[in-house]
Amino acid sequence: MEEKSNFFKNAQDVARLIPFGRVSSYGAIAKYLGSSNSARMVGWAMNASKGMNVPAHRVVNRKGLLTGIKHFSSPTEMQLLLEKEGVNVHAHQIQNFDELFWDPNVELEL
DNA sequence: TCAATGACCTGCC
DNA sequence: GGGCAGGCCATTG
Repeated sequence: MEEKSNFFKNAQDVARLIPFGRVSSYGAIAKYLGSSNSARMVGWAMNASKGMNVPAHRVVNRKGLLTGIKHFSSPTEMQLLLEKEGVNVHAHQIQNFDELFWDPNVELEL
């Protein structure tokens, strides 16, 4: 285990770089890592980041749907955290996802 | 060690 | 335009 996997470490790092009141998607992070088709691994990294200072609640799928909400301690924890940051979430889905969307490829401009 | 799963995305029919 | 299947990489049983 350890942090030998750059993919996991990178995914967690990018998730940690997500600014306040902003959200990102697995595919965007996966693409930033170089593998847009490895979005699933990003979810795994979030799961492994549980317990760390990684705002996994700011990471959602391409549709802005809180797919990983069930993996949280509480099904409302993720939504509450997002609402606390000023993100409008309805039915486990981000409303202004297009505006709140934070793309590491664009913001970080690699 | 092998096989299956998993918080997804893209492409094809 | 909508639905289905495949693929990716790492972890777990």
